[in-house]
Amino acid sequence: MIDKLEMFIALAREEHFGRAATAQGVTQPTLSAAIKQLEDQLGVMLVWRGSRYRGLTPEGQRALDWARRIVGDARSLRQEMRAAREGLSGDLRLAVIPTALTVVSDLTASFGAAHPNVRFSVQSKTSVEILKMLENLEIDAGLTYLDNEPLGRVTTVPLYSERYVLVAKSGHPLLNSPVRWADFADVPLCLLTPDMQNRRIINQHLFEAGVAVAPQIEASSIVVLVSHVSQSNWATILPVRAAEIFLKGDDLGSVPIIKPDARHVVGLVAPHREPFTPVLAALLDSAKSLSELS
Amino acid sequence: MIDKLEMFIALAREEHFGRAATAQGVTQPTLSAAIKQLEDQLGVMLVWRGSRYRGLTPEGQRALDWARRIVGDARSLRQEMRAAREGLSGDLRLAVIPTALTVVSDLTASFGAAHPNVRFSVQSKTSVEILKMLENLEIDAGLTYLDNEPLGRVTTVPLYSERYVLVAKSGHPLLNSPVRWADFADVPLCLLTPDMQNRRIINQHLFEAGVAVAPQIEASSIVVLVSHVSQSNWATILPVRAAEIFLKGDDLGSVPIIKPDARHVVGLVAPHREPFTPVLAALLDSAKSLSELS
DNA sequence: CGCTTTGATAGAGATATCCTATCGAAAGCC
DNA sequence: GGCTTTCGATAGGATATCTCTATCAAAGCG
Repeated sequence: MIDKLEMFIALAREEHFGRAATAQGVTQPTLSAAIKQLEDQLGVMLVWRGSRYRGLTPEGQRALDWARRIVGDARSLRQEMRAAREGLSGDLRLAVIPTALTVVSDLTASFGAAHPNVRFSVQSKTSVEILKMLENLEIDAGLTYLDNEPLGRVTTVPLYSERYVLVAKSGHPLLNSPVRWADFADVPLCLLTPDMQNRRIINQHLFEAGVAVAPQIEASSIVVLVSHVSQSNWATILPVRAAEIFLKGDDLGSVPIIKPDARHVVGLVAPHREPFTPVLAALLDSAKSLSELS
Repeated sequence: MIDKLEMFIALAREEHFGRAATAQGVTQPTLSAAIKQLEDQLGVMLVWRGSRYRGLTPEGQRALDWARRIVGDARSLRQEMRAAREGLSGDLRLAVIPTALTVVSDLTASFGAAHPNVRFSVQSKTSVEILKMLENLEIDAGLTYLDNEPLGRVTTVPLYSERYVLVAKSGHPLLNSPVRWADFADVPLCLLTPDMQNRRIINQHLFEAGVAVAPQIEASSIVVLVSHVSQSNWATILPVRAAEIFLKGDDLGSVPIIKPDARHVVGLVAPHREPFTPVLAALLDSAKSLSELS
C-alpha cells in the first residue's frame, strides 16, 4: 500500500507514467498497475485516463494530500528507528535559495560537529521550488524567505535578516557612500532571474523608489552576476551574506543600500510533522541556536 | 507495510500474540511473522521477546505512535474516498459514558436525517476506556467529560453541561425540596462503580460537603441503579439528561441537588487528524449545531 | 513433575509482484 | 494525409511474499 502511494506521489510530481516509474526504480507497467490497484482499492478514479497523463481527478488531489502525509510519516518512522539504532545518521537533503547558499556552511558546521554521521546534500533552488519539493518529500528541509510569500503547512526557524548592498568593481562611482534605491535609475545592473524571490524583492524596492528595472544581464546564479561585475562596469544588488564571500580581495567593493534599509527574514523551513524525527529535530535545534533573531 | 503496522497496533493493544492475531483475522504465526518482519525492516527490536509477551521496547513505544498515525491516516484516506464515491456512508463507531447515553439519540437524529447512509455503532464505556479506544483507532469518536481529566491529542466539541438530581421513589422524604450535597450523610444510595468518572465527580462533591460515601449498591449501568431505586427505598444521583428518561411515569421523582449547583461539561471527542474525514467533519458539525454551549 | 499457555518454526499452497515484450491510440511532423 | 513517435495499457511468465496447518520448545503453575 505504502509503495503504491509512493508511486502515486511520484506520478503526480512527474506528471508522466514513464518518468515516475524511472524515479521509483520500477518499470512503467509496474507503475501503471500500481495506480490501477490503488484506484481499485479506493474505489475511485485518481488520474484522468487517456492516451497520456491528463492530471489528477479531484479525488486524486485529495488522495494526494493523504498519500504525502502517510508516506512522510512512514519515512519518519523508519528514520527515527534508524536513529535509535545507530545514533543520528543518514542524509539530510536541503534545498536553498541562491542568496542563502553561504549560510549553509554555518548550519552544517554547527550541526556536523555534534552529529558527524549525518551527511548533507544541498541543492540551489528557487523558493517556490523549495516549497514544492518539501511537499513532495524530495527534501527534508529548505532555506528560504520566511516573510514574503505564503509558505503553507511548515515549521519555520528564522535565521537572519537580509540586508542589501550594491556590489561593483572598485572605483565604481556609486561605491563612495551609501546608495539609495532611487539612485539606480541609470545604473547598468545584472540581477537574478525573475523566478527568484530575491529578484522579486529587489524589483519591489526599485519600483517603490520609482526606478524602472531593465537589467542587461539576468542569471540564476550569483557567481554569474559577480563574475560579470568583476570583469566589467556592471553593478549588482546582493544580500550582505551572499556578497561577503566575494569581497575578500580588493577588486570589488560594496556599499549598503538605504532608503529604505530593506530587511527580509531568511530561515529554515521543514514539513510540520509532529513529532519531528530526531535528525530533523536536531537540525531545527542547530538552526535555533544559530539564529541571529529572537 | 500498513497491514503489519495494524498488527503491531493490535499486539500493543491486546498484549498477547494470539488474541491480537484473532483480532486481526489472521493466525498467530502470521502475526508473529509480521512483527518479526517489521522489526527486520526497521532494524530495531519492538517487543521484548521471551516465551511470552513482555511489553514494548522504548523504540516499540515510539514506533507505536507513528504506526497509529499512519494507520489512522490510511483509514481516513479510504473513508474519504468512499465518501467521494457514494456520498457520506459507512460506519461511525462511538463509545459513550453511561450518563450520556441518552444524548446519543439527539446526535444520531440530527445527523441521521442529513446522512441516512451512515450507520452508528454505540457502546457504553468509561471515560478512560473511551480515550484509549480513540488512541487505538477502535472507535471514531466518543462522548465523555471534557473538563475533568486530561484528554490528550483530540478535538472536542462541548455539547451540554451536566446538572445533577436526586432520583428516588415518589414519596421519598428528600424529594420535597432541592437537596444539598451535605444532606446525603445517611441516605442509602446506589451509585455507579468508581471506575466511572461520573462516580468520581459525585464522590468529589460529597467529599467536599463532608459526606462519607458508602453506597450499598454499585453498578456500571444506570438501568441497574434506577431499577433498584424504583423497587426499594434507595436513592441515586444522576445527571438530569440521564435521569429524564426514567421520570416519564409517576413512580419516580427527582429534585435538583444544590450547594453547589455542580456543572460538568460533556461533549464529543475525536482524534485530531487534519483534515477530518467527511463523515467525521459532518459529525462534528452536527454536534456543534446541537451544542447548548457556546 | 506433569499440564497448560505462549510464542517460534517448518513447509506447502495460494497470492501478489514485477519484469519483458507487445499492442493500440493519440499527438506531432513533414 | 500518411508516417513516425510518444505514451500508457495489456499479456504472460518468473519470482517473491504471504498465510495457512502442524508442530515444537520454553516458561508458568499446581
